[in-house]
Amino acid sequence: MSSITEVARRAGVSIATASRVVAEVDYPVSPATRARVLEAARALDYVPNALARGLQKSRIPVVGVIVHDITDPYFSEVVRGVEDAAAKGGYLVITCSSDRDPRREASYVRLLRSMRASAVIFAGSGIDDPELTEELARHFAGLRANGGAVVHLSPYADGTPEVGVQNEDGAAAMIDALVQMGHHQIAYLAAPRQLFFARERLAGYRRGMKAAGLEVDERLVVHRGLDAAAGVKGVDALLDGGMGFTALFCSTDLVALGAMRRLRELGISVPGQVSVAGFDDISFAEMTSPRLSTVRLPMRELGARGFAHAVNLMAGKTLMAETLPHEVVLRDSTAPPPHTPARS
Amino acid sequence: MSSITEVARRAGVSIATASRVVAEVDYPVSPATRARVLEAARALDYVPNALARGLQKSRIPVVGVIVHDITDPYFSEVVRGVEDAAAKGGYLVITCSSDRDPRREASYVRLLRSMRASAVIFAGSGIDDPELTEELARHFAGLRANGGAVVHLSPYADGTPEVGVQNEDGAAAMIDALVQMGHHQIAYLAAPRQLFFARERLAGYRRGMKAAGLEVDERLVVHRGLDAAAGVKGVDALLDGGMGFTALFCSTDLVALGAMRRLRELGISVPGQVSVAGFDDISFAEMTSPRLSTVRLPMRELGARGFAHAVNLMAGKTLMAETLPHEVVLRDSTAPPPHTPARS
DNA sequence: CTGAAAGCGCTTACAG
DNA sequence: CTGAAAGCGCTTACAG
Repeated sequence: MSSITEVARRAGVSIATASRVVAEVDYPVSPATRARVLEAARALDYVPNALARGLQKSRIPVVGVIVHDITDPYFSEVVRGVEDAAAKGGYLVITCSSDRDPRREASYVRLLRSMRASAVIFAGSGIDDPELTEELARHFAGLRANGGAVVHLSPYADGTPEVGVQNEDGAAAMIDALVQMGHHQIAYLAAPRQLFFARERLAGYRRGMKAAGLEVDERLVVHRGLDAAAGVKGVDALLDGGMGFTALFCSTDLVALGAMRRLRELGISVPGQVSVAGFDDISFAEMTSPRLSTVRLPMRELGARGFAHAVNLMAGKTLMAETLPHEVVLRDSTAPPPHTPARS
Repeated sequence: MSSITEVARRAGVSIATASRVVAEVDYPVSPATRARVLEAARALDYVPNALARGLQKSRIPVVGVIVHDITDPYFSEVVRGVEDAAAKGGYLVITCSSDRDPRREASYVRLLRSMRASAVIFAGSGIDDPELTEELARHFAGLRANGGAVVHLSPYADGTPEVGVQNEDGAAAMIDALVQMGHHQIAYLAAPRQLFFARERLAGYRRGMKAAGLEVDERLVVHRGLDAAAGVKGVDALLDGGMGFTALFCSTDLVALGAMRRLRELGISVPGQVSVAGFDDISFAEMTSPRLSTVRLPMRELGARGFAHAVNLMAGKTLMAETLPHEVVLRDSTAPPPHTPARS
């Protein structure tokens, strides 16, 4: 692999001059010299060494994205948003699936720091873990010391995200939509309490119920995980509880898919007996039968805005936090309640 | 951000010695010295500069994965497989969604080369594009010149994948399963011909039909894209064609989901009137209603094996190509055919 | 417009 | 076991 030294030699110029043309810096070089350098670079199949360049700049055009799991559609959409925005600026993106494990997360961020990544974007929700929070704070300081940026797309231990979504408002809005349809007994499949975004969505559920003058029956709020399996377990727990409910609002679409599947297995019709709603609007939400009603979040845009925010931060700008809008999407999994509520 | 120079000074040793302990190289350092260096590193929150290290080694512990689209479950699963295997070795993974655009793909590979990535893994199928093939060949040479590895997980222009899956056998096996159920009129929703893996799956369909003594009616083979929308369009095309068919085999699960959705819209029952089968076994295949029958591919393992292969290649080993097995998974979307075939 | 040279932060023969 | 020094491939004041 040829270096700039060889390009310079072949073009008959100094490496300083060669560097100035191949690096496309804004520095005067005569057209003839430029052409000679370009020709030499082409002939030698010269590809600049980004490590050497990064060593100089103490930063490499790479951004890391910390996600829960890249196979979760919410995160793959966000990553795609980051990727497309990043590609336009010549940045590459590193995906880190932490499985919400504090140790994995810390280890990834450390690796990203060692690579002198330009930015690290936290796509997933923060975890309420003091030790992790403290270690991350150190890494953030280090990253920033090199001119790097740190951006959160979800609430976290130390504060509000730089670019966020309307978790609470979205949840409240869906409850409102359900109430408008005539539902009063609305169960909620909540996510683990340690996750900050889960707290917001739960708060939205409560706020929506309160706004409708409805009392929250705590037995109708069950906390489980965030995947389809959690939806299955959640439905079972709710049914075991023996409480009647005509609608089931789930923390995420994935949970809702699991819940729908379980209800179907049990012979409970959706939305005939129970309406089901999700959150996120992943692409599969409209491929199910019935198609899932949900709260749409602009996931791709979230990623793109997150990257843009990071770039602005690196440029030294002071920025306000921004929040992207939600949209309640009513499809076929929700309908007015039947006369007799579902029972176990 | 402190460098090894500061660590060395604080520990009262040379940078050579400091380097030897923090880099964990196999080189004798007295226990006392080692402890002093480690303590200094800790106190200074020292994080080694991977760029400087990579500049020396002409390679950085990062592997790039070229995918069609990270939001496609097939690819996110493969990437996750790579990620987990890579994390164990201290490697980071860069995701590149090329949308199967030769220009994007070439541009990503060039960036990866400029970063001196240790390996690039092509998760998606090769594209039959001579210009791209030629440019890639140059990049591969460059990558290898630095001791890097190139691994394909799908057939490509220049040959068979280093780690592959049974596209043809899997397709033939599903046809066999369908034939066993009693189907004779089996339509195939094929993928674009430029994609090498698509050719293999189509060949499997033909081989399966032939093995069953069935003639392939070319009007029952329609070529469309690879997403859910292609499934919708494919069903319409087949129905417009007016040919009867009792089973519909699709190039991928995503296509099958779209096809099932369209059939449902048209009031055609699955599997009552038409059986539908997919390929891949993405996690959503069992969340649909009816649950999708499909040919399971070990996607995560494919990613993991791909990474392992790359590591072995970097270690200078000569390796044989390996093929991972498929498994026909029969769920609820397939059943014996009705007496009257579906008609438009 | 062009170039010589220092320096980014490491690793690794080489000498002791 | 320890260290001085060269070198990886660039960028960028600085001088001309």
